[in-house]
Amino acid sequence: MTTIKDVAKYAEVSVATVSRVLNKKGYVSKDAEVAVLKAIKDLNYKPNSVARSLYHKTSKMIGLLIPDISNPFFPELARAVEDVALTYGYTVVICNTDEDKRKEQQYVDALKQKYIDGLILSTNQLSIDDYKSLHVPLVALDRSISDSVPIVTANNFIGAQQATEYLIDNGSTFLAHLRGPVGVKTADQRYKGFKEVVEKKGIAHVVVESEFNIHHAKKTALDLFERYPSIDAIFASSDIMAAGVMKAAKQMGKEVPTDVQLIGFDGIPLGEMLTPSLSTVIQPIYDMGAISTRLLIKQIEKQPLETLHYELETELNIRETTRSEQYE
Amino acid sequence: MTTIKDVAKYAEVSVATVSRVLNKKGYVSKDAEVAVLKAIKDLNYKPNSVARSLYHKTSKMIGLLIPDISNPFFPELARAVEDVALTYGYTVVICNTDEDKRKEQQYVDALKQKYIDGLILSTNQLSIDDYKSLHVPLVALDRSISDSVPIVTANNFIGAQQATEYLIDNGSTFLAHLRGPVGVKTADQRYKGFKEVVEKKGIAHVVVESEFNIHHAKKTALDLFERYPSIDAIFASSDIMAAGVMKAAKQMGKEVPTDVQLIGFDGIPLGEMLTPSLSTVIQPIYDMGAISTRLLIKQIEKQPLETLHYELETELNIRETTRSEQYE
DNA sequence: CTGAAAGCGCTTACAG
DNA sequence: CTGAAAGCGCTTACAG
Repeated sequence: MTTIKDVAKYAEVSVATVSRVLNKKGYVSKDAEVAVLKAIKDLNYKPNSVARSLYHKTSKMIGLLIPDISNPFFPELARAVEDVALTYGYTVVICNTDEDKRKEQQYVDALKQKYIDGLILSTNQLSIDDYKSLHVPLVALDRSISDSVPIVTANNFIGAQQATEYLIDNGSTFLAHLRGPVGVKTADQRYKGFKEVVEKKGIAHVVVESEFNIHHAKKTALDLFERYPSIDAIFASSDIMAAGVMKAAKQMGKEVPTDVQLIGFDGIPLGEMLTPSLSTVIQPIYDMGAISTRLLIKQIEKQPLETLHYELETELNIRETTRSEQYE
Repeated sequence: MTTIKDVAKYAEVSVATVSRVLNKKGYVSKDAEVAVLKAIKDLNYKPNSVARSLYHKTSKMIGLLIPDISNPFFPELARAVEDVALTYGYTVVICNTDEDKRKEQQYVDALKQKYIDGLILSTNQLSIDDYKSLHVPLVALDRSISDSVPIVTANNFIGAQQATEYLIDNGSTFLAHLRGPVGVKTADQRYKGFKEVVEKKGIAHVVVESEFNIHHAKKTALDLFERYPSIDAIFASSDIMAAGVMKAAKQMGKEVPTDVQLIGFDGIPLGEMLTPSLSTVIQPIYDMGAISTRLLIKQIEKQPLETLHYELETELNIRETTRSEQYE
């Protein structure tokens, strides 16, 4: 590889001068600049980032800690992070933590040793102090870490309200909510949104808890249909759960949306692939990733943040698992 | 951050000695070793990887070049790469190239400057020389780059044969194949497998080309059903295409699998989420990623490779979009 | 067995 | 405006 020394020799100047034109810093005569630029071009010189890192104690790399990239919520998020990072000249290191404390610590240590410039956290098994020990900017994505860490989420509460209202406005009178695990913030918010609407409107309802996977959701829905055959609408806390509900409905001989209306949550590509395609509350996943990354880079570059909590709006996307009596 | 100097001072030895115990290299007296180990522990010292990188011209990082992580084929692959990398102490930098030459070049340059140790290529817009200019080991994943680069693929040809045979053995007499774009190696192989079986058995068939996305597949299938209403089985070149076929079938009032049997290809999680769940040819995606990574690390660590072409077996996974007359 | 020194490729005060 | 020198944190011949 050609180094700054080679360039200096070729341009007949010192390495300091080469460095100056490289960084557009300090005085350089026109002649010297031209010679250096020519040398850089002729030798196809690219400055070595590792050497730069060592001096500056930065790396132009950011870390993305997520539970598992193969969970369909995360690819689009990761994609957004990577896109924005690339725009600003950053590279992203991806870390699947499986919500495992030990793995997370291992990553945090490794990243620290590499002078990572910042961290996006979609997982939080460690304490805030562990993250802070990195002494780099942080952003929490769809998780709350601490009041001092900027956070980006969707408005789960309002999204759930919209879905619930839609089901009721379309004539359903006995709603069920498949909620996610208690204690998971997003699941709690969606539950609250559902609850508030059915209670305010005095609509019969039942809430059951499920894990965020298709098998458990199917089982839970099967049980639900068994116990309450007259349920005529289900609001599921995720699209994957909704896919499970569809399987259960089919098995019980219930037609969606004729017998039971169904709305999911997330807006992952899966929804569109299902038949009938899934009505759902879309979270702006890409935007959430993109905004998080911009927030992180702003901090890295010492720019002021306007606010510490970005709450993005969801959008109710009506596809084929709901009836559309409103428009008939 | 505490450095090797701090450790040396604390242990009352030179930095050279600390380095020796760190790397278990060269002679160190028992006394010195004990003192250093204690210092490391007391100070919670972690050697700085950037400084090491600069000296060794390696980084303990590998690059993963893929078209787009939000394409559902890649998350599991990326997950496997990351898992294996972590085991061997490597970190992975993820690069979405969108099959765009310029972006790929941008990444290759950035990775070179970071002393990346190796590259896994699931995309190949550049010429082999561009990749070789990195002077690091390479592995091609599901793409062929050059004869000199080890390659990992699934046996698309045999997988396609198995699917086709199954459809015929289950009583279908007029098969259609939704093939992927001509020129895409995997699509070509699947097509060849299909073709060989139908021709050998003298079965009526029709082949149409589609893109690897649901909308185009649906449109193509709709058109196909229109032109050939008696088609009673479809082999789709990907699971996503198969999801499109299911939508088309529904729209045309055809029941799957009663009227039309359907088999996809890939084995992505989507298949299981569909109702009825999709029969498909499973590629061992995780294994492909894991093996690629091991191959890469073997090369990085200068170990000999047994073979340059790993072709993994596919597995026919019969779920609900096929009939099972064989067992009746 | 151990330490002083040079070097990895860069950057930036400092002196001129 | 420019170059020599020190330093980022480590590793490894070299001399002792």
